[in-house]
Amino acid sequence: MGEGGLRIVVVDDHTVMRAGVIALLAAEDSIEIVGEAGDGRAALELVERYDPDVALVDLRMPVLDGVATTAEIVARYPRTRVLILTTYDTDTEIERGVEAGAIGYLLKDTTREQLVDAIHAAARGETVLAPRVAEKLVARMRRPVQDPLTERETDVLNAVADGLTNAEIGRRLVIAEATVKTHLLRLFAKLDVNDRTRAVVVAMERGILERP
Amino acid sequence: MGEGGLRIVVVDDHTVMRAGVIALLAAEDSIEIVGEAGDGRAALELVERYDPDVALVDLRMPVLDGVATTAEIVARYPRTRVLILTTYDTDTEIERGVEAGAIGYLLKDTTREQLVDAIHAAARGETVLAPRVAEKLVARMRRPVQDPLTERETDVLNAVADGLTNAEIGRRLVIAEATVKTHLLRLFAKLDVNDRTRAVVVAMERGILERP
DNA sequence: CGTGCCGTCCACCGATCGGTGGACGGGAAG
DNA sequence: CTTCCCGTCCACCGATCGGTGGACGGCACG
Repeated sequence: MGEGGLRIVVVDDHTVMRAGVIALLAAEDSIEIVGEAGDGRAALELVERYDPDVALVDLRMPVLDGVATTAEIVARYPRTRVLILTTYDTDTEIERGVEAGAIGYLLKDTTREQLVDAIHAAARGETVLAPRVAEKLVARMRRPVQDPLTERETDVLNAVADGLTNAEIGRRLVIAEATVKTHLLRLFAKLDVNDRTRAVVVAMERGILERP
Repeated sequence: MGEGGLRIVVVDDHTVMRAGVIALLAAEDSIEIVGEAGDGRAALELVERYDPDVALVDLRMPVLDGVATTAEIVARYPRTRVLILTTYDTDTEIERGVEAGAIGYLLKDTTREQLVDAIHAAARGETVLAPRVAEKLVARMRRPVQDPLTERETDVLNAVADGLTNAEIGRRLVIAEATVKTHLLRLFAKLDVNDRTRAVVVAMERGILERP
């Protein structure tokens, strides 16, 4: 196996998706699929066993999600390049994937040719981004840096999203109501809003809070 | 073509997904794929031309989304059964799909066997739901009926999500602040919450407000 | 060893919100 | 035609929130 061809593994929890990738790459002599997995843990075993050139991984997966899987692969098997292939093109997903160390980020509407090219580029160590993804990344760079919330501010914000009053939040976090208000005012400033409701909405848009 | 076998069309905007479905069904003699489309409009033309037994359609698509496409097919080509095959399993998506007249709702982690069985069942006119989907539908039925918000209440709620104060909402909708409060109190009751922030979060969960 | 940031706390005030109770016209449904 | 619901409006009150200004210990980084 592997005389000249690229060796890759496919990681996606959707049966149909894995079949799709495999079908698209079947005709491609230069690429050999050496394994497939339906979750992150299984993916790590595959990478351990086969030492592939490229791992194609989805973001949303059970057991171990794509971001964690990517981080693990990058840390433990640096020879294997991780190429994310997913449906999600929100700022947060992209940011997390790239931060975790993926060398590329593709969307599932990629054509066969683009997919093949991307895998080759990734194997050579080149960064490959879907146009829509590149656009978002640039837009994000251009925006003034948004300073992240502290852990405590996030706690307070979560409680706010649960509909608690400041006094109730104080009881939940075992701090004084005055402290709750301090955290709130600081996170309002960071999110550039001036009331709790907008804060929750903006935080969801930015992926700071779980999106319902 | 079509001597005994089921004739189906595949509608999905993701190249990889279409390839996956086709690959999974290729080995199946009883099913013949007579066409594929990447958006709703193209799908309608396919159905018009080939009069398939089953249309496998994704929900999120450009040009004409899955719900609209489903509704069109059901209304104009009642012989063709629509089977939704998608990644999304939120209450709202499911509800919309089923309301639009789909005979089944599958998730993309379906195995080959399940997919084949579902297509046959759909062609016979039987309803087929992925277990996770069925579960959600039942849970929804069991829940006390959630009475829908009136148009005005939705307007107010949208403004609240934008972070406006009651007075500002009044100006935007050209009504008195007192009226705004009336609408708010009524929608609080409907959503079973007691503050504006929670109302926004719950409304997003239920798909009443756009999810960020 | 200071400087800065984080998390904590406090007091105080005006603005806003949640909640009650009532009222009225209009349209749809019975 | 009457009843119900929607949308509109009003007054009033206590609770909550937004906002200011300050304070202090702890820890990290230079």
